Amino acid sequence: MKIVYKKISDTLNEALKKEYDVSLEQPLWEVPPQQEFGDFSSMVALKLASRLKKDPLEIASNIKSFLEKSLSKDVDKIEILRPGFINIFISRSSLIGYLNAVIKNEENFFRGKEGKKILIEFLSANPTGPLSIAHGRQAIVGDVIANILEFCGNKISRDYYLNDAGRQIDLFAQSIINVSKALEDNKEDLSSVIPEGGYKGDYIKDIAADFLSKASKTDAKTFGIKSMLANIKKDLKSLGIKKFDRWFSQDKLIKEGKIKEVVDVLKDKGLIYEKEDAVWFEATKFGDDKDRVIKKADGELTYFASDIAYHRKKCREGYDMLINLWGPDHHGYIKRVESAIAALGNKKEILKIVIVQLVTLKTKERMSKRAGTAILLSDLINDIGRDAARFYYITRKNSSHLEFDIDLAKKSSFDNPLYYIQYVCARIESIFRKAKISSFNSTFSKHLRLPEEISLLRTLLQFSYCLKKAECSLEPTFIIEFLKNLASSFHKFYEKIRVIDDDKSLTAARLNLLEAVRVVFHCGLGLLGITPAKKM
RNA sequence: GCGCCCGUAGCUCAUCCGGAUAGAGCAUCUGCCUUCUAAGCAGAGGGUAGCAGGUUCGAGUCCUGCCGGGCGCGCCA
Repeated sequence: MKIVYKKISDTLNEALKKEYDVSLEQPLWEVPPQQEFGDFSSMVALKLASRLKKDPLEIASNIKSFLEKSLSKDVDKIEILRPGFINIFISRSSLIGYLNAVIKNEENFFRGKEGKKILIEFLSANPTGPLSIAHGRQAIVGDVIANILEFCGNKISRDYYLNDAGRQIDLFAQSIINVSKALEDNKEDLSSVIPEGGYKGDYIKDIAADFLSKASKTDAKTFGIKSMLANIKKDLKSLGIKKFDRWFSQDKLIKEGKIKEVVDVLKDKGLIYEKEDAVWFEATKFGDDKDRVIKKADGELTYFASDIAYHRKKCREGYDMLINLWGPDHHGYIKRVESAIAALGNKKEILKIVIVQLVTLKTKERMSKRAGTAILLSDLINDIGRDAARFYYITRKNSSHLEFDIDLAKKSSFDNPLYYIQYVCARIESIFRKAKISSFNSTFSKHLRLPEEISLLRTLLQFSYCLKKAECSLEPTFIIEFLKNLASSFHKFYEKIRVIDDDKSLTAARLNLLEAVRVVFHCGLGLLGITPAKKM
């Protein structure tokens, strides 16, 4: 059975093609704000009206008659409202057909078949310190976006770009060396030995002590990175992040000569020049604001140079889309990378950069990794737990600031909307236990007819639209918005209607409905990486 | 100075690449547990969407200017 949104939008597209020989980019329809406007509402007539300079009502009625013919089995009525809305009401029998399909196929009912090959690079925190709560947002948003795209039928690879070369790493290594020497000499004041701009957190002392005890097997740099990575991986595990498919080493990229290679490619294209003893890339030719240095006057390559090589490699691996998650401090860097991609002969559009906005604490204290004052991600997880942390991180859109009130999250987790959602799962499981249900029989679904029942059914089927929206916008928070909405619909149903009734077939019908609700919650929470509650 | 993000109820935020009466939660107030979990439901109060213009059938949403807040602007990574 075709997913609901797919059928509607295909038919709409067909109508437009036949009647007006146009195809509009999405969205062709939306879920209206209120159910009295139907299940789907299309504004194509309004949009076409200004383009074709025709009366929107006339266009609407043309499309309406086409839809009525093509969707006659699925639709109760199609209504045209004021300026030119076309409102589509799915028939009860069709809704029940979808319900039975959900029970039969479970979450596969909602699974997509997009079939794109997508690389998503996210988090990529420098291995010079433990993860902070700001990193947590990058990690969770990236993880959930990957889950959603995967569920929509795409092939996803997850990259972690490892900055294991350059000045920051050298400073990190030097900090370890100096502290370990000081430890050996039994110096009291360790912070005085840290080099200018070096790393000061307590973890440096731990690594240094560890380094001393296993001395001389390897150098401080390798040892430090290895220790930090183990630490990062531990945090990721406790956050429930699936493994990255690749840890892409910048150092290896340099040592394999990939940077020299890409510079030569750009040189052949005549996009490289020398000025003031440095080597420059003509980024301005591809839309950047200034040309950019790729080799400094001291002969060292810049970070950007490695990044060009990294993106070249990604482009050559045959992906349909490259997604990068960056912090807001990188927004100025977007044009730079885009220009490099274009210069290498790729389409700029292949790269989608998602800027994940700041995480700020309610306290005014500034977070800084180098000073060691950042609130650690591991502390947060210990305080509020994995599920609450994951949920909190995606309650805002990517582009919105997230204000993290740790005290509130700690003490009043009962106020968290997560529990409103989890409560649905717990209530359903409780009813299933009481009803001693072992299987579902779809022949009973036809007994559903009360407004609360049908309303709940309508809402849960909109999950397919929610998934589409989250996929197109790369905004995981839409899943939460939807689940909150569905939870509200469920709780209303629960208050009004007793599932376990004297009428056996009515009970069976309502259990079917609950099973579909359960499938949607398990699917949605699964994408968010949150475990549904059995009891509360 | 230039660039990006933000300004919506007392607080935290929604409002879907311009749509229908701007909605939730928290807080305040009023009802609802002998029946599947009251971490819930029903209801009330609370709004000049920072300000001023513009674009059109229609603007919280797009454009311009101003005010206020945050962040970024290296031959750092």
